Amino acid sequence: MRWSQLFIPTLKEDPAAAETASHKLLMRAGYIRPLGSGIYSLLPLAQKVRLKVINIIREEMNAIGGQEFVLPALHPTELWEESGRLGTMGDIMFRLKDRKGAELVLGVTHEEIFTSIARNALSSYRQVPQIWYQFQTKFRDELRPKSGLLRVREFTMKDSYSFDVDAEGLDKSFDLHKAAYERIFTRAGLDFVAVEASSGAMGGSASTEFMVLTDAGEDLVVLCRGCGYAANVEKAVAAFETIESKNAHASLEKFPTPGLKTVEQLANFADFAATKNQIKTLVYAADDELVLVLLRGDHELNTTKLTDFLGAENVRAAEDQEIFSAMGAHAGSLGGVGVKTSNGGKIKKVFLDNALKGRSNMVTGANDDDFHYKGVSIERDIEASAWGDFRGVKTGDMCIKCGGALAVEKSLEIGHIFKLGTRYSTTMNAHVLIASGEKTPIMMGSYGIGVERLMAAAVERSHDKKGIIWPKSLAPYDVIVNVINSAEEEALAAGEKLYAELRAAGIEVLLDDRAERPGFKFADNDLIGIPLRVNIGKKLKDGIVELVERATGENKDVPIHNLVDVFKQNVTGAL
RNA sequence: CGGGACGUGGCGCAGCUUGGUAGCGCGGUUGCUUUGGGAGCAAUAGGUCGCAGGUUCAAAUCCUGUCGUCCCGACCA
Repeated sequence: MRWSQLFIPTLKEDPAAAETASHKLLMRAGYIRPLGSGIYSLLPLAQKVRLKVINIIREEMNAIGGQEFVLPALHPTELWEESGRLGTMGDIMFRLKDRKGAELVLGVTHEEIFTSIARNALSSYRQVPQIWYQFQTKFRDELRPKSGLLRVREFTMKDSYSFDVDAEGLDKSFDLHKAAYERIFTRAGLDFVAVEASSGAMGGSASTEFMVLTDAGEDLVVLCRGCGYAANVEKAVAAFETIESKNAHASLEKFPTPGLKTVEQLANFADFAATKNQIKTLVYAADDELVLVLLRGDHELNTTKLTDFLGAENVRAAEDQEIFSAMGAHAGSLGGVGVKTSNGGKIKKVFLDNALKGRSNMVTGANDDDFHYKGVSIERDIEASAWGDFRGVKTGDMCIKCGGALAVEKSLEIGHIFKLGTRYSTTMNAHVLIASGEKTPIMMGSYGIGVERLMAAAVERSHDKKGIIWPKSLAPYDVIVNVINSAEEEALAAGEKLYAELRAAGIEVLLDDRAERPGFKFADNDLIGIPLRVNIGKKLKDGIVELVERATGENKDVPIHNLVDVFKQNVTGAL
């Protein structure tokens, strides 16, 4: 393609609305334009990158036996009622009515639709395993679209679904996907980590997220450099030091703490109330039922862990009036001592974090404003409904596997694979017959990659002050041939000739034939991020052109007649 | 949904406090010069100041409402 004819509306200045690097650069380099909040048009360069991503994914999906479908984005609401997800996903789904008044939704994902095909067409264990996938537009009414292509309301997802007769089959399909995803992201030139994750609204037993480490991400992952342990904070577990309580048999004693509301204030107030010796008491509403969550004073609750533990749909912090009416005191003086969950109390459950196990002589609120207890012995004084892991891991915590120091880092989710089990096959009645003649629900898995998000993640990870630096496998073109002074007929003719030769050799070339000044063209060339550039300039009279690598800025002189061979090695070889 | 900021030529912004002729840079067009890191000079086109209502002799500017966009949080495959 000739640049003079390609639509690449580059911008000299950063758009006011953009914050993250990928958003700014994709805008400036003429890849995307906004249409509304979380809605973007992909311009020709972006579409070329998108197709490269899609092709890599398609090849790897086909390699594990995936079969490509295209399912509708527009769904009858009934299917979502049937699976029970209209309730859990309801707010994020775009809903509409047709002219007859029938209710429709735009798909946020396609478990229901693939399952509806599977239940009609799969009837015997002999027909599985199956791996079905598609590239389809997903619509999500996100609470807050942000960061350009990173969180949008309409985007392309590769979603695939596996159908097996038993857990072993599912494990195999899951592992095939995991390996395929690793190949996909590696081929896409991305540094990524695979982490254990929460299954959330998808349901199911296990899931792995593929994360790119970047501050532009919204997730936190816990990493152990020692042993490679990696998990989303929503799932990560850390070891905790055992604390031997001094004076373990101290008796319960109420004492005044006027005006002391926080763990820190209390710790400063008295030596025996060090944060590690306090019990933090939180009141949460789980599907509108009040529960108490008790953690060590220096620990913090991870609400996803609590939600997953409870299997609840909606978990939120209780409001001030709810707290006072249930506990008889305000936040700051709350505690679990004496809280009864039986006989009609407003608190239905008391959950204790594992880090409190065996602790005694602790300090906690007395459920009487401006009073606390000391000498609290957990097992003796607090009625536990259940113990669990509720605390959020922090940098510096100990790895449960090797004891090494854990690091918590921001990251961006580019892929997520789930073992769904029979969550959908049971509710939607998708069964096969096994050898014995009995019906068994199909074991399903679901696997997703956000295509445009992957593009944006690549930019987040690979750019400099001058612009984008695409990995070779994603770049819209392999090389730019820049005719520095396109007014010189010889130079232009040499550029045209090289352009034709390179294309004939199967190399994707962008010929910068614009009648612009050199500096302007160099800046534009750098901005759009093509990995290699050939400058046809002053040395042409000696038969020499310059080959410049975008990432490093390194350049070397090459005889123009050798160039096609050099490219066959450098470019084709690297693809 | 809570908090904050912002809507003025294609892009980035000033003007608003103190009401009266709408301005700058980039970009566009034309001409001349220039040609290895976002050129110079000259000329020129382009704006219902988000929208609606109100106050006023007069509103980009003051008031009310509304829509939109971005950021933080809640939240979220």
